[in-house]
Amino acid sequence: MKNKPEKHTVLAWARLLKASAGLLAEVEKALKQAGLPPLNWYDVLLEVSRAGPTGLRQSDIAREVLLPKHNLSRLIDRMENQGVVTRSGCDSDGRAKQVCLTDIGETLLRKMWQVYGAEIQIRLGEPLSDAQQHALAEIAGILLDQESRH
Amino acid sequence: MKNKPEKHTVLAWARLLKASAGLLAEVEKALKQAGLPPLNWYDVLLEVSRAGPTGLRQSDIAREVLLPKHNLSRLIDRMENQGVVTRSGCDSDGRAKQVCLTDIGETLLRKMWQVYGAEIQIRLGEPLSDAQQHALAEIAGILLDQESRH
DNA sequence: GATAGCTAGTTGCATTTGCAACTATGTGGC
DNA sequence: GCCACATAGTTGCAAATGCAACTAGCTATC
Repeated sequence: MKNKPEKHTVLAWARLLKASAGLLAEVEKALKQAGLPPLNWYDVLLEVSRAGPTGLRQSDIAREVLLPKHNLSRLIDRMENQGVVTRSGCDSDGRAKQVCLTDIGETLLRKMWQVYGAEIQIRLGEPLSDAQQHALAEIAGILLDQESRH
Repeated sequence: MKNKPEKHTVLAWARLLKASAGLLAEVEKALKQAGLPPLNWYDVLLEVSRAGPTGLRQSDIAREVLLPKHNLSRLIDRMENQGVVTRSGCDSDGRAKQVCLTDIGETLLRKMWQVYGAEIQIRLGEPLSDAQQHALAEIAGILLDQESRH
């Protein structure tokens, strides 16, 4: 168990972070140009949409989208203000809030996907072969497992 | 040329972004716990260090670290306040500022690397095989090329 | 069934980021 | 030389983020 990384490890790291930061920036730009809200709105909308009509609790969303709870709380504030989600008390747990998707939210989700999906295709689908995409998914999956292993 | 991504493309994308966001968060946490400044300080310090005693211009740094210029301007403000870099007018171009590393900055660079490098090893070096690290570097390299192709 | 501790969410305040307008210097066409 | 235009960097203001303290509801132990 070494505590200093090899050169090729550092190279992979540097490229990974820089590439994903760049991708992120480009997608944010595309969304903004289309007059749409930032990417973390999409992440939240998607989670809430997947949860179906019962919705899900803020803490669940926070865990999924890797946002600290206080931060998510205010993000949901903004989203609720725009009418894309509703926030209501949870029966089984008095502390929790259920977040549900509205029709407006569903529409927004689809609109964002039109832009977002196209970007994914351009930025990842086009430049990488299928084999490379699978390899990337596998490697990133390992890293995610590692992270969730705390 | 499709404009909708395949399922495996979306999977790779989602995992890539989530994994790198997680890695980033963990490294930031480790730096903070060690009482060190955030990661973008390291990126800047490294760039400036690589440039040698002549230093380099803010716009060059901005391009390298993917930070908008106004943002970098204020980051350099903070770093200059802490005495880790100096900012001086550039002879050949009256608009530009040369940014140079101080001794304090060099020390900080090394201290940050102690923590940062160890994190890279733990988060990327340990969980991935050498082959996977090479594959990751190659794939991320393609994405970077694509981005720089504007 | 009281109390200590944990979890869900919110809020105030400081820091950082994003955006647009601005200054000042450099560049190219005429 | 003078003009329009591009580039380097800064600044004011609004929005978002991070941090710590807080409220309120759950859980477990005695």
